Amino acid sequence: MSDSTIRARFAPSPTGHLHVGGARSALFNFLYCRRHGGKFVLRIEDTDIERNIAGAEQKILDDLRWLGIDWDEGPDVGGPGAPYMQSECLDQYHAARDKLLADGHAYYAFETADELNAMREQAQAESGGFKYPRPDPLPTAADAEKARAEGRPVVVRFKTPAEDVSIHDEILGDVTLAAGELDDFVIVKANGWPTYHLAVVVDDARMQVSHVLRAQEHLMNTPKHVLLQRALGVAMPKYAHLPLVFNIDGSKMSKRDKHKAVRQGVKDAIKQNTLTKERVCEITGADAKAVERWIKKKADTELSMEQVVTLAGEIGVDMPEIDVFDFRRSGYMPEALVNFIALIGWSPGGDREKLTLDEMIEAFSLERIGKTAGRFDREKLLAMNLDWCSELPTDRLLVQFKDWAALNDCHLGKLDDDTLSAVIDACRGFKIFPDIVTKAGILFEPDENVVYDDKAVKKNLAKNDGAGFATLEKLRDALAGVDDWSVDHLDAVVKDLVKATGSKMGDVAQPLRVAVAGRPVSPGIGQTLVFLGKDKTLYRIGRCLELRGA
RNA sequence: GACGCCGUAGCGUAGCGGCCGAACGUGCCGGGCUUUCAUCCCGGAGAUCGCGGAUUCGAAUCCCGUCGGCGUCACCA
Repeated sequence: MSDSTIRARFAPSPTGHLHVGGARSALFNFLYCRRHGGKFVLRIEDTDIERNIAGAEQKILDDLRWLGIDWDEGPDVGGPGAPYMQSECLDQYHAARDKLLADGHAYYAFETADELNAMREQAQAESGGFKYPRPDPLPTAADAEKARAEGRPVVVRFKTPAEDVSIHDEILGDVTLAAGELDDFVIVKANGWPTYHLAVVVDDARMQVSHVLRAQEHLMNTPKHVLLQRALGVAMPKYAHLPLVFNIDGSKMSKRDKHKAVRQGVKDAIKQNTLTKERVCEITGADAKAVERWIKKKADTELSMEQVVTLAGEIGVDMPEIDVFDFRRSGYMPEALVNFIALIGWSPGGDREKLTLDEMIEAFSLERIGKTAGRFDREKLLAMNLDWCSELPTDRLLVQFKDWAALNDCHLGKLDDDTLSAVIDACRGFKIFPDIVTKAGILFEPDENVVYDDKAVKKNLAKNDGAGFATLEKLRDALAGVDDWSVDHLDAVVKDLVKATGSKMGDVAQPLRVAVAGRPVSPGIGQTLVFLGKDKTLYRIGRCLELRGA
């Protein structure tokens, strides 16, 4: 059941980390190839030299690998379709351009951006849609030369034929774009670089891409690509446009959501006088004008993503996870994230939901991809992550927890593997990794970091004339004599005291828990004490007992 | 505005002409287990399958219309 002629690709632009939407596109291409024994190709679309971000390519590769997605050909592994970086293919795009020009399928144009905008506005006011008016006669190479000499921008436009374009989409069915809907779009920019359309067609042909699975936002680009393929005389791959992915409120899931969240946080903080605009400038290193514009207007570009991230950290605002890396840093398991992402727009059928990557490969088919736009439900993801975390073996969790701890500078990451494994197991039932820190983190911090929660002290220790404190004293005496500092034995010690005093487990365990953790939450009491060790346990109890007078 | 896509409980999906008086998961509400939190277990509410019409003995499922949502209309990809 393998078809070696199947070749699909994922072609991200190096503008930052991998967006979850992009991750899903990558995943579907990957699944399709693996299912049918095809080749999965990774290509970096870096033709927009202005927007390329240094290091982004590596980030995307890392994000994909973290998810468990690998590829047969790509910029890092090479392959017969090389190069896999569009920036290394300039001569091929130029060859395509020259062929198109020579065959009368393309022509030069010289308008400036301002002129084009003016034409658009006018068209908007008069009739509605703007279509680039094809000049007659078409400019010649000599005209282009002259324009260049005059300092005008020279682009190459495709001479879109006046014919209906029908494509058969593997998901959507037949989609037809009527003749005249498309205008003569730019295929080579003034700086000599190809636009996305030309580059995609040239590269897909060279790499012999047989299937293009991409998000539906590209649907209207496809006729352009098909026309270009015909003009160039290259094969047309099969297309499958994936349903879009939205936020739970129906808005588009974009990096702007991060700006939005932080902007709101900044506004609130300023209103509450806990932050000033000057301080924002300090934190971000941006000038006052930029900050002002960023806050007031929707000019996200005034601040870079790095600046926004620092700002969020500084003022304590949570940003929504948008990129795969955001989820990694937030403490999700890759197994859960890929599983969740796969189910947006695809289903294995029946009531099956939880699948490993291998099971997804086994079950994957284009027919089972839906047409309905999906929503990214974070609560469902959370539940799914919990599910995966409760079933995955500890050693697997350990690897990812250490990764997460390193990214977050978490002190638990410094524990030895055995201890950390025990901590993870003691906290089973957690949704995401930070929950582990919430529950057990304090046990591995310096004793001085223990802050006693007023409510907990009142409820578990001070109430009833300090009944809890009294119990605590007995506990201290009992524990001081314990030699076998093990979970079982310590649990027994606590239970014995419960029996001896005729009280309930909560009357004994809770005061102890609050004494050593400062809060009424920790792993099982025996386990909690083992993590702490005898000395620290007794020390913390003593320290807590000092609260009695206060 | 033009063109295109979509429309099943809050959300994600299953079902794709009779098994549907619509299923599963999540979320919500209630109960139980438990030394805490979380987990776990049990129960419940929640959908006239966007709306209208047509075809049919029979429609969530096929057809037409309508409304709504979204996407694309860049020298970004």
